Amino acid sequence: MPELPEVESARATIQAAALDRRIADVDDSDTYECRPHPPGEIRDALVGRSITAAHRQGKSMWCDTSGVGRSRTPGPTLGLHLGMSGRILVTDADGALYEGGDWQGGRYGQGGEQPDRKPVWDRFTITFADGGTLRLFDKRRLGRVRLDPDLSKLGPDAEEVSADDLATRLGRSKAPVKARLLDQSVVAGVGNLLADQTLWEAEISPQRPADDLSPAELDRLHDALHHATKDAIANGGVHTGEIIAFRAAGARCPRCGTEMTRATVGGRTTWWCPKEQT
DNA sequence: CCATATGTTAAAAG
DNA sequence: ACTTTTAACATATG
Repeated sequence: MPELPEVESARATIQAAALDRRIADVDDSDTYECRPHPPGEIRDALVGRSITAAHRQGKSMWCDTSGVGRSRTPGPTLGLHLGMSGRILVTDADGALYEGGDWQGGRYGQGGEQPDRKPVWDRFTITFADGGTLRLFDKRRLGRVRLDPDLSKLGPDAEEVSADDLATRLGRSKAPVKARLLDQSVVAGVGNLLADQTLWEAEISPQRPADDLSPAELDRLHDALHHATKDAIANGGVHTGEIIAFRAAGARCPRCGTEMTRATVGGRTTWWCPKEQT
């Protein structure tokens, strides 16, 4: 479920529950999620250190790490990407579970696994000296873990981009505006659902050429992007967006009652109101 | 078996 | 050469 709001929630979880705990071991044996690092490389780089901060830009997260022992020389940054289905789970020394920035209660890894939390879906695990863990739980296995990730291609974060900057960046291409919103080098953090929600709020068709939008439309788009993002973070994820439940065959626009249209735009399944979004 | 899935990216196409 | 689109990736689920 991860778009910007979910990733921000995961980042907050790490910041709240995983900082300043000495790393005793790392399971980086999933060579697909950890590529191109060979097994053991990430472990060797992290053991003895601790996470000192958790950052995010768009859907990319990275953690700063401490020096080993008394050394003040910081370690590598640990890049984490949730891919299509990743979640960050952090446990206490007692096994108490933190996720999504909130206390979840319950236990993990003591014989009480939920059927939707099979340990085989733990693709990367840090074990702290206190016995707790930080895990990347990822059913579909498209997440990524890497040392010192290259973030230079990322555009400005969707939560922070200014109206002027967004307009300039979108307008550099005649591609459909939705394709531009999904392009992480244009603006970072927008995924398929957040794009549909934003365009519906702004009443702009996803198929409109990006360089054809009027100043008024670009302004609406910027407002909608910030509002949709902020709302999703506050409400617990992009799936809480008003239009998301109406991305379905036969559903009608909750504002005007017109039947929703479906097509592939920007390579992804797209739903919009053909009457209001022009 | 088929289609679909909230992401990224290499390869192909234009 | 640069931009845009498609396919592939690994896996689960209906």
